Amino acid sequence: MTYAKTSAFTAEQQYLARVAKALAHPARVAIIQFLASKQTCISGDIAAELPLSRTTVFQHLQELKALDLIRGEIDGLTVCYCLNTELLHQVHQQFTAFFIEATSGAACGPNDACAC
Amino acid sequence: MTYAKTSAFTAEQQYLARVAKALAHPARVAIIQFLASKQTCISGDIAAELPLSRTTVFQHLQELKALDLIRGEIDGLTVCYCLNTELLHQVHQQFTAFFIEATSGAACGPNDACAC
DNA sequence: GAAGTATGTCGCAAATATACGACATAATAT
DNA sequence: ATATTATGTCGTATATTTGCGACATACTTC
Repeated sequence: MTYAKTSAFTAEQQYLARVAKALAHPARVAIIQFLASKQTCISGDIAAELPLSRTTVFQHLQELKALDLIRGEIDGLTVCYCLNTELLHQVHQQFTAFFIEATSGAACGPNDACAC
Repeated sequence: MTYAKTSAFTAEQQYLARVAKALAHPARVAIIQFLASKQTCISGDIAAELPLSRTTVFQHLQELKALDLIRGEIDGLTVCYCLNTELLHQVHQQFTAFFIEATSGAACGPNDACAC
């Protein structure tokens, strides 16, 4: 058995993993759902909704912003955090393509050596 | 501003985050795609496809198995790793519901105080 | 049973993520 | 100007993830 190691990870695999990582914490999932339910938000309000300190929530917001999944604009004393719905839609399509690829592929069948 | 902190994270938020974490590494994305392209697989072969050691690949496989996204059965000298297509399909639906919630929700519009 | 081959486990090192208090900055209002 | 309120940054402690070498186990074959 030769060790080919021909392929590193593709850009698609890396991007999908990056987005998945952004969703890999319940606080960030909750933040996105919270933003989806509001129009104008400020970081402090979000922290009030979560069992986390304001600093930690801010950190999670930064992670989502780093991927451009959400956007924030300083507006005087408050900041408007909004969802980037266009990007979220694109990401949704990428996830769908991945899951379709994963689920449509033939699993082990009765004709195979194994039977899982 | 009162600190309500009424809601912790829901079970749905936690499960979504857990699955997202499972996909939050390009190696695990690649493993799922690789399994989707084959019927019968052994851990050694998977390691040969990735720029990682066999031990590390095994570790990633264990993480995917912990969530039951993949299954493995010892069959003599080799192990058959297979995708759990039913669960992957369910997970796909959950992700879709999340993304639809996130994208259909109204973003900041021209009538709002902010303009992002 | 000894050799070969393949998967599974352990322990450790390095990197990253998580969480938060304390402090900095900026704008408004009095 | 200064008090208030709100967001942003820093440093740090802890936990988790990632990666791998070395060793253990199990089955086949000779």
